[in-house]
Amino acid sequence: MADKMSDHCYELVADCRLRAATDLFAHTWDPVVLATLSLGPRRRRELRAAIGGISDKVLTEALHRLLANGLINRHAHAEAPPRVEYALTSLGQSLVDGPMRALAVWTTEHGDELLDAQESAARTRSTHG
Amino acid sequence: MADKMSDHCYELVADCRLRAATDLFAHTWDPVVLATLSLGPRRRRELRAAIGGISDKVLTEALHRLLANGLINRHAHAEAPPRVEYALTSLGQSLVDGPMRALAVWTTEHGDELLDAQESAARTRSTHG
DNA sequence: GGCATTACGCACCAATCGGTGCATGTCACC
DNA sequence: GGTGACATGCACCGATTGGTGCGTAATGCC
Repeated sequence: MADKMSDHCYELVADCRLRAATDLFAHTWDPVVLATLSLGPRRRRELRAAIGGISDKVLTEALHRLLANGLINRHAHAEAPPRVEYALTSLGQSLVDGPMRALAVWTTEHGDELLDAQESAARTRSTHG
Repeated sequence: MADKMSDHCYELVADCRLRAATDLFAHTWDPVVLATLSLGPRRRRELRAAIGGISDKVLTEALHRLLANGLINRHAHAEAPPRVEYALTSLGQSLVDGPMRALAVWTTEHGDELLDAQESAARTRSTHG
């Protein structure tokens, strides 16, 4: 869908490449995987453990997407128990250092505000409902 | 600074607050609506026109989510043809000024890189598949 | 009263997303 | 040759997302 969009994108919203970027965050676990990898290269198993609560299949899909976007790379060692390490590429690193850090900072600064707003909105809704 | 980033991410992964933040970008149109509203208050109709290609229902849902998250506010005028204006709250403005701008900057700086990576990944896949 | 405009709700649908469970291939080790 | 750790693949499923179309309430205007 994003493919088809891209043609009209420029017409629709001035800054539509923004959408290409936000798509990188569109999947639940992708940012979490990236954040985890920002701590250093990790193996699949380590990722699962570090993240917790992510299913095996979904992790695989997330890794594939990140690979396809050139945000991470995959290094398979020819060892006894297969060993594969994932690490951020420079592109991935730049995404983490820039936008994700900004998001992290924003969250630490405005997280409470966000939660307050969400709660008060929920309260308003239940009061009026 | 890198340490600070690591700390943030580590905490956020652990706390999942990062997900609370990325969820704000999880829906296709929410960031687009936000970006459009960053240009100034807009009415529903204007939003639809400015964005283009968004369905009526989905716009409504996006607005509801943004309202529920306290990122925008709604001002209904008691006029002849109903008139409702949506505008960014200070929280929404801070999100736009911070993370979204960072994302826009990243996109302008690394957009080509991202596209290259995507294309070469697609090529690799089709070559090997 | 009937019409047009505007905001918005609702029912129905296809596609997608994330989750669970099971199967496969590799290679050290027994 | 069988077993176990590890990285993946695949089939199946329920919930969610976005899209389409239609209905409705409010109100100025003819």
